[in-house]
Amino acid sequence: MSAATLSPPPSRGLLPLRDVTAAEVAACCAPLVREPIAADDAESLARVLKALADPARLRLVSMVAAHEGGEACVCDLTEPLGLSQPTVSHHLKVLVEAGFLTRSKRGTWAYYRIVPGSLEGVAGLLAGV
Amino acid sequence: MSAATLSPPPSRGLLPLRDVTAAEVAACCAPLVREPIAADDAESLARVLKALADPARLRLVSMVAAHEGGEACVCDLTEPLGLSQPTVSHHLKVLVEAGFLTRSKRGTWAYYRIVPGSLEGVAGLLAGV
DNA sequence: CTTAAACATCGACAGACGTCAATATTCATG
DNA sequence: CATGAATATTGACGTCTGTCGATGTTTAAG
Repeated sequence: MSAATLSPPPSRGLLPLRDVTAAEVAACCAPLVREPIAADDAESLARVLKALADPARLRLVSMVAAHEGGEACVCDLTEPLGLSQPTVSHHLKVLVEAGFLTRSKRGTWAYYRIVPGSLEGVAGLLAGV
Repeated sequence: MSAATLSPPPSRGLLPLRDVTAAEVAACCAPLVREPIAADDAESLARVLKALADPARLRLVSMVAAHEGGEACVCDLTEPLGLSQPTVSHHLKVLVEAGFLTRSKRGTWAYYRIVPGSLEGVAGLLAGV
């Protein structure tokens, strides 16, 4: 593909072609209760919150964070969660794309870790810093 | 139905027949990242987060909180939100049932207010107190 | 009692979401 | 290269969700 015709300078890191991550959304706007949040910011924050607003994904975040070494592979999570392997992989992907987890592959295993500060960032937005 | 065979003492105010509110869920469990969250707690927290994880509802919470006097009626919210009156009423109901807003009717108007501490409570759960 | 205003509820519909089985991909090992 | 293991992707299915128009409910004012 041509590098010249594609890739216009993405506006500024906010609202690029990719979805906004948990870290980015945390440094975007005034606290929720001070002034009405902008429609665009509401959309971004909602997308990030949606990634967390699922029982399976909350448990995954918690299990990864609480796992020894601060990381866990899919094989560690499937059985205690009680969901199929494809479903667990799907949820992990959602959490990675939202910016809450990172994925690093070593051998055949994929290890997931919490992105430091991602939960705190979203929490700070809700609580009004 | 027999009262003896059915209705064992409901565990303790958590997971009653009604859904758990934002205030209740904040005093339920250890921080998300210390130990794996229980399945029931994950379900409750997800329900509360789901109520916030929508652009229109985030804007409603923000608009109500930022409105003069800390309260707003449906008529204040419909036009700036750009959604129909039934849709706004629906979203407000979701937020009330989740424990983020209260509703008080005066005359023909219904005034909505933020439940103090509700946002902070959920935020505290995410950030690990 | 009628009317009008503010809000809630209902019914319907399109789109998003969570889940799984089946299959594809990637990688270490023999 | 062939095999097996760990994970990702695909396709399908039922359910949930956001939205609206139409209608119901409640209250204040003539």
